[in-house]
Amino acid sequence: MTAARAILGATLVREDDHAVRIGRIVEVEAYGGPEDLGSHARFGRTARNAAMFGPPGHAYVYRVYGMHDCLNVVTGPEDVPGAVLIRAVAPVAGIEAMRAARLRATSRRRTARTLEGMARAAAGIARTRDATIASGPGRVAAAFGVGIPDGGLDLCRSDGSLRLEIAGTPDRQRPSILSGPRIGIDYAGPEWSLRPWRLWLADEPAVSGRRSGALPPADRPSSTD
DNA sequence: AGTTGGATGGTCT
DNA sequence: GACCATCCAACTG
Repeated sequence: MTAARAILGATLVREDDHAVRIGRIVEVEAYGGPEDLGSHARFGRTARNAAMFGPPGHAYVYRVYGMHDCLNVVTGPEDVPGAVLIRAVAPVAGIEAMRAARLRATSRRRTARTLEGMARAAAGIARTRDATIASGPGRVAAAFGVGIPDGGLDLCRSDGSLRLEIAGTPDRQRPSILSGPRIGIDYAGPEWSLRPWRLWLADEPAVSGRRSGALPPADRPSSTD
């Protein structure tokens, strides 16, 4: 949770030959080790989640529902699995590159392989407001061109194409943080699915999911870092 | 504003 | 063989 609070408000950058995409991370979820029944680490180390057991600050990228990739930042020390899922990003620069990347990702779906399907996909992306172009974990990865091959990348390298910049925002300038249950892990049972390990910044239109019933996160650091 | 169903494939028991 | 850390469009009210 400490790591999640540090990553919330941080800057995500994708820089390549064509463009620079910059966004502010406005929503995250914390995932723990084998004890956390909502975490991919609940089965121990597997081929998919190996990056979660790696060094902190590196990327863990997985695919859900067969089509959406999701970007996580590994948090624990080596061999201690933990990750923070980046659920939403507010665009700061490179919005057109984000739209183009969203469209690229969408057009890979089978429904978009007909002319009509493709046209619908393009219209949908075009209609999306700037603020919500990366609202949701699948959209974050799509907008920043993140895929499975990016898994294991060191996000803290200042010369990396994909990087995380946790610039020190003075505390008194930090906007208020709210928290609530993590999304989409009901299978883990109430003990784990109801823990308020989803954090977001107040008054950010890019935040996905429910905002009602939100509370400031507990001050006391919990067992999961 | 809220609900529903389809797309889609890797991962784990 | 069942289950997903999702998204989108097309419906209902």
